[in-house]
Amino acid sequence: MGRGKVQLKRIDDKIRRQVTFSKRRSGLIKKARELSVLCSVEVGLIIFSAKGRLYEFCSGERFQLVELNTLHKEEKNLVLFANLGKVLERYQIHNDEENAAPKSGGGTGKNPSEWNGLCAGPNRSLKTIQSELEAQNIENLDVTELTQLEKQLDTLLRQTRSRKTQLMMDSLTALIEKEKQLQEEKLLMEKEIAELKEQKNKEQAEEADQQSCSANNNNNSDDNAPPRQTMLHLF
Amino acid sequence: MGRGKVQLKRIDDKIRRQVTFSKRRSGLIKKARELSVLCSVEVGLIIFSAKGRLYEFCSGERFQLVELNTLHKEEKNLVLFANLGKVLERYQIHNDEENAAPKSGGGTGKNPSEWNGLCAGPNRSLKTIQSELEAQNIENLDVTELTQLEKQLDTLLRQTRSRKTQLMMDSLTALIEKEKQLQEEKLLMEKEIAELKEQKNKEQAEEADQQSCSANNNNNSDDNAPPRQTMLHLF
DNA sequence: AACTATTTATAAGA
DNA sequence: TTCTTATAAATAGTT
Repeated sequence: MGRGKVQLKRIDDKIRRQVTFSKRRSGLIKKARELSVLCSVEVGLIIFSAKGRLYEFCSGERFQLVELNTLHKEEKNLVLFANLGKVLERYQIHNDEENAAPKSGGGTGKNPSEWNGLCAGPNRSLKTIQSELEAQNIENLDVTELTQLEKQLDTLLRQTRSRKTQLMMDSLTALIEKEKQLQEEKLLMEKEIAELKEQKNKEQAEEADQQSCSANNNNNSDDNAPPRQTMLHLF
Repeated sequence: MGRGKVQLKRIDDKIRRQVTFSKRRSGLIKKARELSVLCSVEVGLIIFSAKGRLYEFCSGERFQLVELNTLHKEEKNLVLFANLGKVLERYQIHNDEENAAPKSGGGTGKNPSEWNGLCAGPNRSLKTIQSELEAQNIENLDVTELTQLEKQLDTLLRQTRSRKTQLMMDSLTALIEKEKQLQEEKLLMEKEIAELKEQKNKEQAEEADQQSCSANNNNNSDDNAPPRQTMLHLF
């Protein structure tokens, strides 16, 4: 859209590239906003310029920028994350649906009832409330109905939060487990290395013995991997 | 760009909204790709449809979707990361620059007092609310006061949640970093072991050569550490 | 899923 | 950078 047709390859001229970046960046952000507003969907857009400058658009609260105080350092890290809590939630839902209805009704029928059983709680509330919100405008509800809705929303909110915490805890647990495992593997490998080196030294010594009694100041044990201790104490 | 002008508000008609979503979504992704290619910049775009379906575009490797297999459970958690490690890096740079050249001399300086001021917020609200709750029974408040209290409580609740999420994210981030590091160390060690074994084999071969031509069926290469593959693909 | 009439985005030029 | 303008692209409404 411009005087000339566009080639889908890196613009070589630095100036032109810079200008195009500036224009298209704002265009992209504008379109992201439009999409999120027009269609009521969540959109997160992150752009890093060549020089590391950040540009972003985040609809709603599902994405956000936060400042993280790392536990093990004094400095603050500015960190971008797609509001992991919320994304986790959403992904969980996404995942459930994926699992429940695999690839265009492929299953010979793992009872949908099972699935319903598992997901009935949160899922139904979600749908109930969604349809409720879509169907009747809140404006049209009387106090009784509103009270009921409020209660439902409160319940759902609790469930959501609990689920979010659970998922994050899951991830943490998994990572901690994995770390332990890696640590163990590392230890084994260190032992193995030590053994190999010892063997090697011994053999060399024998060799030297056999051939002659020449001096053998072969100190290659200095690069023995010192079991590096990581600095994090998270828990 | 179409028959009619577009209003920047949610499209009410469900069908129209759906269609528009479909069209604009692909348009947005296309433009994201173009921007990243034409200008050689990193772009990450995430879209959740109303039904929780995910659409994304990620340039290069700075953003990605990863699957977390939790160790202690069978279920998978799909987790979205804006490739946290890399983003962290990048943000660190961003942050450094920010710190190096702070908002055109905005503050009076590094006064800790400013920082204190920032942190006073949560703390003070907490105390205010606590004393408020202790001193006067809720029963004795009128609607105006209750409204105020409600607002305060709401604020505090938000802060609390945000802080909680932040801390959990902190831990996750740190663990992910650490895991990466361990993984790297492991790789190095594997390489080292491989080298040592090779050396050893070579020497033994030479030795055998020198000593005689007797058969040497010394197959001790069966315990060649098979680079144990961990079952998690976190990255 | 295609088709167009329009609107919108933007490449090049100033 | 910003504005202007000719033109390419995207897309709203329609079929």
